[in-house]
Amino acid sequence: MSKKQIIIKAATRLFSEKGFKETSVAELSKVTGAAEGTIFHHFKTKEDIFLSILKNVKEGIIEEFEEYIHTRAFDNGLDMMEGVISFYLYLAGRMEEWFLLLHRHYPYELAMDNPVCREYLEGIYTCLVDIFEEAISRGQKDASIDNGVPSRKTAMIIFAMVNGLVWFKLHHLYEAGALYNELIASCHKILRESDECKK
Amino acid sequence: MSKKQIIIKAATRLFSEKGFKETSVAELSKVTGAAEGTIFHHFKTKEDIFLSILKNVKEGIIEEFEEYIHTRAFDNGLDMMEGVISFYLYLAGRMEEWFLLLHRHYPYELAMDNPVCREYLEGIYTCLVDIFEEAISRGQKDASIDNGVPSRKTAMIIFAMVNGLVWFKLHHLYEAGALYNELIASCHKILRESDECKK
DNA sequence: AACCCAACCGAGTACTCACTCGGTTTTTTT
DNA sequence: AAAAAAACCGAGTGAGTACTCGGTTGGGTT
Repeated sequence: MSKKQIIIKAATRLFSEKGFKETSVAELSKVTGAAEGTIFHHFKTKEDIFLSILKNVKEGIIEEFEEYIHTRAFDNGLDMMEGVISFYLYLAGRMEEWFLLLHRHYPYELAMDNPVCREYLEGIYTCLVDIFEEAISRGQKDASIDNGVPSRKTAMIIFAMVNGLVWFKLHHLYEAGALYNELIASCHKILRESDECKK
Repeated sequence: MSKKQIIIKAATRLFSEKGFKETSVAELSKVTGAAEGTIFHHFKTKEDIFLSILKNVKEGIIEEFEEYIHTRAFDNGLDMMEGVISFYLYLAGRMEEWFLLLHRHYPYELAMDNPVCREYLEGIYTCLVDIFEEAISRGQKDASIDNGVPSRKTAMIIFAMVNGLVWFKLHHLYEAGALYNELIASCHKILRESDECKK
């Protein structure tokens, strides 16, 4: 592994665990064994390190989801929604660093006056909500999901719900896993036909 | 207003808008007109300022909710749930500073080795989830909410959903207000009888 | 009028910060 | 093997950082 990759890897861990501002270049130098001069040889500024990491996070999340969706065969749209929610929770556990980074304030503050950062963040969230919406649309075609629900807005609501649970987990308030069954049940209720009994 | 209160007020704004670490005592001194010596006369450390603010936030949120609940007369438990959700969104807009503070990482990191901070945070979330749960319990007694849903866990799910939407709003990703109708509709679906048609 | 004490001041302190620069080592190219 | 380029080093810099300390002010009590 090249020194640049070592720096990226260590910075990913430190930025997500301690925060961007709370991590000094001196510490980064210490844990990587790279001199400060070396760090600034590979990256123009400390902010530049962060943007490299965010790029990795964006590409990593999108890649993971695309692989998951194209590998798994879903019975129908509702099944896909359940799978996608499960995978989001699973990924938030396996790649905790990525999600810790995304649940900090720094990226969103940087995004306010850095178009590259904003593009990465929007890329991540647009992709995720798109996937949730696609599951709903598929479900509406194959009749596993109520045609009455607005697909985009409902996708956002469900994403907010899942993401909110991940937030609780990352902040050590509740264990998201303990609510998994209720989460899936709630999701089913939101998406099912409201008047299916009339048939 | 005493100088101490001026400091608290300015620090609340700065800590929520810029962050704790990103706000220097020098800046706080500048915007309040108080000398740095004065700030450290009233507060032992910078962290001490933050704890004073968090105390205010906790007491403020709990007070606001208690007043709302005891003032409004709800038709039934489901109506109460709708009211509480609306009030949470309303308060997150009116007292944006409080919620920005609570949606940063700093409080939760401080809570890891500061029992006072942890107590404040737990106090806030316990109180809020308690209120959500109480609405569900009331609804299950007056038959406006399905008896089959587990009250505590469902309260957490709905709270995660609402809080997740507030998070999106605070991070300038989506406007929570635009999803208000879908939020209430989804909540109704989660709480209503799942087999009402069989009656 | 003498005293008191909390409120207030701001220059000073020891330290950390991101970043630079001149030079050395290692790798690649010719 | 010589030359060019890239990777790497670490002491140094100047601008912050939280916090201290010796001293001044001003309203209230005796």
